[in-house]
Amino acid sequence: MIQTLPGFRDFYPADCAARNYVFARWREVARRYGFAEYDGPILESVELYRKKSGGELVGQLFEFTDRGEREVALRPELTPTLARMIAARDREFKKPLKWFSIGSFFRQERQQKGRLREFYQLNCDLIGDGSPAADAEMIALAIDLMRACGLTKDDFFVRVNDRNVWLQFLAARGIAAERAPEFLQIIDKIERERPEVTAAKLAPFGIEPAELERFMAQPVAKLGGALVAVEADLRARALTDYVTFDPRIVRGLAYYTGVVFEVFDRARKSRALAGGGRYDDLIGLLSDGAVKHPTFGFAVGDVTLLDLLRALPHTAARLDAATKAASAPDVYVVITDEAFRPQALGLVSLLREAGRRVDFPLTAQKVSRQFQTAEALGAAHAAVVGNEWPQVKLKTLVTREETLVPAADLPLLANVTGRGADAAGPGPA
RNA sequence: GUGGCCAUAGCUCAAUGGUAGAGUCCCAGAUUGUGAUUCUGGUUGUUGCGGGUUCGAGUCCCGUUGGUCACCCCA
Repeated sequence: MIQTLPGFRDFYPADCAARNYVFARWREVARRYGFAEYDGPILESVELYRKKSGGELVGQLFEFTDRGEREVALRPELTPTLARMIAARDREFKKPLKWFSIGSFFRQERQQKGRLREFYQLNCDLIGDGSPAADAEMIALAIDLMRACGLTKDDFFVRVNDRNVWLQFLAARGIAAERAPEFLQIIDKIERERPEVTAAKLAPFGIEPAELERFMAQPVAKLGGALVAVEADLRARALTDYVTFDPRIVRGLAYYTGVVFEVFDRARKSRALAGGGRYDDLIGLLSDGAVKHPTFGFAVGDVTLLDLLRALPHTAARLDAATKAASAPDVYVVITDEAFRPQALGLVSLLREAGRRVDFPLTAQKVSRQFQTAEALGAAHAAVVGNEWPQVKLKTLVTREETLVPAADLPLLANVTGRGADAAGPGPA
């Protein structure tokens, strides 16, 4: 049997339902924040990704030459596509723009916990506003995305920093701005690296580890940058329980220019659940200077998030319920006597026309088996069609209550649905 | 890209180098108009794939594919 390619997944119905549950929460919250959905092509010219820093990213592309001799690649991220779209039709859109997208992305690297070769991401970008208010709006959005999946402040938290904090730190010590990227790499790795290695890397900068520790231990007011304003904003939204200001968060990439953040699970069992930050120069860079907009963007991945939702009992229960409800019929039509199959089919059609989810046995089956099937499918009701026709026995499977109703009335009964408010899914925690 | 561990029925797992098994699931019946439990019977495998050692390999060796975890990297 041919297996799936490494790092790629089959989505069986239960997996698809779980994925759709997360996507539905993402869409719902993004729209609540006034974001509009967009998308781009999955296949792009390799050139689009070479423009941006290159290096590791280009090395991990799924790339090939198409029949038109074009060098193409499956998209590893969305930002370059977004930048092109903005640059191409910039004047059409009133700023600031709030755009989001949900789609799959591809990176050819060894898979490990929380990281596959094909994965889904929600990308949210706020384009054309460089204020701390925009930073805070995006962080608040990230928090609400997590909360909508049932996660609480005991399950996750957001670590926030402003890269400018470090630029000021370096400037105050007379260190040239050109050396900032190298320095930020050291900070980025500080949690994973042995202290003596970090100390050795800091030596060329003339910075003692103790000095660094003292600096990072300062309160937000002393750290400076946009952090004070961001904190005040989040406080007004009553979100500070979710946020930790932490200078160690700088994000690996070179293009971030201001506030950055990462979302982690409290137990710290997994890699970041989401991450992003301000990149005020990138759209200009990618559009060859044609368009310049201060922008704040972040992404949430499906792999790590679903791992966490499945690992925590209270979110796993929600996910499970949503997964079951996704395909559960409102009514399972039980046919006790094949002589009434035509009537049963008529009833099935009427119920479906009324918008109900309806299933029934395609071939003759024992009644006990039909009820088992109804149960297994998670049906809310069974409608028993037999010699009481033109009446049917409507049974609520959970309570086992039965009532005799005229078949013609069945599609009109508003309560013949097991889903209730499911269409919108569970609300925020 | 580097390294560790793993791969046996649909699923979870057994099997001193010596006849491939159990539980579960599924199917049928006990029960010809009602879901649970119980009981009875039944289906299910090129032991991931390819070589090698051996009288004999699920088991030992080599390779390979996939899974998993860590490193690298993290858009």
